[in-house]
Amino acid sequence: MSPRTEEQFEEIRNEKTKLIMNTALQLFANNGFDTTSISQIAKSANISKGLMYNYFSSKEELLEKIMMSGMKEFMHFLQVKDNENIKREELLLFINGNMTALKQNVDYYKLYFSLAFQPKVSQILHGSFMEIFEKVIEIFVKYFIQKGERKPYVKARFILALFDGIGIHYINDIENFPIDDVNEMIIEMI
Amino acid sequence: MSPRTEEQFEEIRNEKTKLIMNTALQLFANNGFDTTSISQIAKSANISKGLMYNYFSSKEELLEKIMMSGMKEFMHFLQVKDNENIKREELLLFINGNMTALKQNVDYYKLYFSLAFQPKVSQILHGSFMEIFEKVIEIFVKYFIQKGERKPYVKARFILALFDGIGIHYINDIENFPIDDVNEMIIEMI
Amino acid sequence: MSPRTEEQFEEIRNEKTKLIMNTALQLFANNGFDTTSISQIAKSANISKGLMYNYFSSKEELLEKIMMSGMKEFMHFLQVKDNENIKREELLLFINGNMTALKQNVDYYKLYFSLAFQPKVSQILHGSFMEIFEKVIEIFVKYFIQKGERKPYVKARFILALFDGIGIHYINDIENFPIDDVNEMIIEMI
Amino acid sequence: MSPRTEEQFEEIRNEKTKLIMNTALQLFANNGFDTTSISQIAKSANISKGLMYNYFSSKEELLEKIMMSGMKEFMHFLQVKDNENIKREELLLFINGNMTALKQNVDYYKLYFSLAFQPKVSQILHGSFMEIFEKVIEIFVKYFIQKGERKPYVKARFILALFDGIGIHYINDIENFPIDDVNEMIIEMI
DNA sequence: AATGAATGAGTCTTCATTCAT
DNA sequence: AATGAATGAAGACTCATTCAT
Repeated sequence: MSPRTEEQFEEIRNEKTKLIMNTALQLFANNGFDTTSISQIAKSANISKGLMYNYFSSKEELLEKIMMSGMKEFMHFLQVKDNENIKREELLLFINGNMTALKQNVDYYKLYFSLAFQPKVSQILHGSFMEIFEKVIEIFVKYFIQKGERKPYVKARFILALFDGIGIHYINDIENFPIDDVNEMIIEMI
Repeated sequence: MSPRTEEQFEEIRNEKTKLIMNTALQLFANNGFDTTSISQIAKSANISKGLMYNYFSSKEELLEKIMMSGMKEFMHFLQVKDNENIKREELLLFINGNMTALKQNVDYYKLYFSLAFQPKVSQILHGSFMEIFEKVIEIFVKYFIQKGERKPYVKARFILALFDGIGIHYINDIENFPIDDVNEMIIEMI
Repeated sequence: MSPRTEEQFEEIRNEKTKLIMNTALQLFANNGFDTTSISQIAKSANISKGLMYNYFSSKEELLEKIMMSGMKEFMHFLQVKDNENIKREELLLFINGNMTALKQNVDYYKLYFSLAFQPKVSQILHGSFMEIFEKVIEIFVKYFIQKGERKPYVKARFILALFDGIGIHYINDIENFPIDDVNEMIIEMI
Repeated sequence: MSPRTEEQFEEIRNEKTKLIMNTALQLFANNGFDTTSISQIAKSANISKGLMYNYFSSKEELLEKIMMSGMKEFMHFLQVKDNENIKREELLLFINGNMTALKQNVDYYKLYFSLAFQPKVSQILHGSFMEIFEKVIEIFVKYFIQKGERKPYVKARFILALFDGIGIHYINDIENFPIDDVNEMIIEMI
């Protein structure tokens, strides 16, 4: 019964933060951001409504934190050693990583896609989205230039659009969407 | 003195209905369904708050009507004469029609994509979406079978995912997205 | 196709007035005053909403007129020739008339009773109620004095309370309430 | 610093529940259910508009809870030990208890009577009303059978109608209605 | 005499957020 | 760190009433 050490407090905070974020992610993803109330999140996470505000200053901040955290993971797959000489394997790694992430974080992607089209909300995230997006585009463009593709920019945008299309269709029809076969098709295109 | 004729009333109703639907479409598309209030729609359309309810029984019905009306237009492009012998030109017409519609009804597509990921709301529309979706899939599958494609179902789903991906990317970046070039790429694939 | 005569207009007005009042009475009685809307009345009576306001200046006035009209009928039964020498038959006539009226105007009595306890509404009618009420009380008191009853005022109020009690119970359970038997019991008491 | 104990919370809840119910009862009774708004209740109870919904899920539930609570009290007076041999004193106790309750809970009875005739609203309560009503009828019928009364069912319904009649008249004219004398008259009849 | 489109105040209800403990 | 009672602004929706025709 000695007072908790600072590390313990820190740990509690970290765990509660994660708990709240995960609970909220699940609810946001499945019921929508606007239609999910703080009360629901609190009840679902077995904490009090007030406590959430100890960790996040607002519902919007909670959303932001969730999205940012998801993006960080996403960035992992995006490793290119030599920006001037992009290897095929690196791209494949990225694509496969992406697909795996999609399969393993369905909730996150649901949220991602639902927010991408709620303009008011997405303003918060627009900056971060764009940053990643441009980086990925750049890599693909360079790669297609290397490969001597006729319209590298068009092809890059084509591929990225395709990624999102696949994400959407997979998420809305997990049972039937032939994601692995489709994935192979993409690889053939590269 | 004498009351308006039935035709006069009907004209008023038709015009107001259109006015409300268009105003709402614009706001829903740009600000989201949940975040757009009836008050905003009313103000935007220069009518009183209550009037909407003379034309639509609820906010949800308004949404439904808007979506249905959009779908009707969409179905236009989907004309196949002989279900067993689908011609390339028919598919091209569908694809081009779609692209044209996308370019001309940006707001409608914004709304369409935003709803596809707000689970609660989309339940209303799920049935109608699915019906169209399955029809389109069927046509593409048959076409790819005719062409002797190795995995016709996979390819069909690939193409449809691609359509949506393109829709999303175009709508979020109208200025830069090379939609016509991308369109050509798709046509090559078919 | 000659223009209508004034009498014809008058007749139309009278018929529409009755139509509206009867329709409203039925709805008020069965669904309550507050929960019945002008729209419902208009639809039920097959007229336009606006027309009602040609005949009654407001929903409240409509109610008032309905109630007043009912009271007029009620007063019919209350005929005493010689105020100082009230005959038994006169009272019986009143009581029987009342019971008959109750049986034949269930809707009116439903409304009457429902309003008697909605204080805000009943303020309008309070004056008229009281007038009738006091007249009846006076008659019964005099009658019981004649009969040498020990507490004539008490007995009078007892009887009147009983009337209303019976009215209520009959109206709420028309099928089962033994109104004729109960009526006999009252007559025995007089 | 530390959160309130469970007991503290419970006490707050109990008191607020009572406060809201009492305030609402008063207003419902005097102004009618439909014509009393949540805003009025809140203002009258010195709480915020939203708070009511922390305690009751809707205006209707509030009404139900108020009525149920009143009925519980009512049932107290209805104690018969031996259902086959009902004693006169037991009935007298019931009648007197009832009269006392009437005198002491004028607002409750006002509400009771006003609801008995607002058909839409009363549907909620109809079940509970009927249950009690049938129980009371049964007891009186049995009692009158024991006493060898000629028409026990008729007499029972007569008495119950009388009760309500008295209730109504007392409540509408507390100052003048000779309730105690009338009470004696009933007792004589039994 | 008659229509029904239009208004806007008012209703019930929800919910992010605050705060005393 | 934690609770949940309390607030009040805002939302969807209703409806008596008005008014141009």
